[in-house]
Amino acid sequence: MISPTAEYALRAIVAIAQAEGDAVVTSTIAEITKVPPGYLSKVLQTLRRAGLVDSKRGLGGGFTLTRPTDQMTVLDVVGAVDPIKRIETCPLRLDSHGRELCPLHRRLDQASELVEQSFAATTIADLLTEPGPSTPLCKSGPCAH
Amino acid sequence: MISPTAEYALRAIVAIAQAEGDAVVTSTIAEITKVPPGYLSKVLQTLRRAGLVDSKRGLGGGFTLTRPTDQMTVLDVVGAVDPIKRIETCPLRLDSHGRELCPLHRRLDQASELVEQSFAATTIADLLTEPGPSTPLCKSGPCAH
DNA sequence: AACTAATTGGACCCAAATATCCACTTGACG
DNA sequence: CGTCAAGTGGATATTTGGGTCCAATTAGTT
Repeated sequence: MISPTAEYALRAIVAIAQAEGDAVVTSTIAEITKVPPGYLSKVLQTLRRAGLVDSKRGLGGGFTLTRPTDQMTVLDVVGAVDPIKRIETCPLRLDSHGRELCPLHRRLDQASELVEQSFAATTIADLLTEPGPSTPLCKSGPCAH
Repeated sequence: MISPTAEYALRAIVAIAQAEGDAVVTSTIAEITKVPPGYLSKVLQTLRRAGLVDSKRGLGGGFTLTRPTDQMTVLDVVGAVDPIKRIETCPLRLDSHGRELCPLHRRLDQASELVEQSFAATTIADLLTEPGPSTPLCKSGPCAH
């Protein structure tokens, strides 16, 4: 459904969010999220360039969110690393179709639209506060690991 | 959203369906669908093993559907070549989670579920009969290419 | 100023998906 | 029964995404 990279990005954002403002270091995020540290570093770079996180180098550095969690959606995060591709023109390049999609591609694009809407409707804050047997990534709460 | 291979499979099924029972040869399907012939051949093999199409060798051979188009869904086709992966257990392998997903993964799985339902609700017949400015793949109808 | 913690960016590697090619088999038809 | 159209399956590229590694830079601390 979404790429491993997009999942990693979401996990990382959630991990940073859980620190509630404190800067979190890459190695810590890697531990919490179980993402390969080297690769996580690349993902965090992408998130920074997209303006979702801030980074500070040197001792006491790390990553922080640039916005409150209720103003950052799952779609923002996914879109930063691996945008959902909507079908806008006929993939078969039949120019006769113009802007209109054939029924097949119209349906496929509707599926993308559904996902997009679902992701846009969910904020990071929603993930943190949602009731349930465990908190995201199992960092704290009733889930002891 | 779906892999190129899954799209190819759908295009191929539609192309075969449009022949209304006549066997269609790989090279013809390749032309209509604009799929690389060699690769299409592999995809058709997969569809045959999944029981969605029949093949006949030799002169006059080709591919036919094994079921009426209103008894074959988009999900059937996608599932044959590239099944939609549902999230059933915690991807971080935190056994403490048991069968329960954390809020993040619950949301992600809901997105998969949406797509699955959407695909399951659409038959190949739906694609062929749906009104619109062009027929699927632009094989015939008001669309002249 | 030296030291150390931390991000940054580039080069490189690996595996899986995508795509190509070809030798082989099958089957219809003369 | 020979020939040719057509699917089958294996070997082999090619591409891309995921992942590793390391030298360079930045910045806080003593």
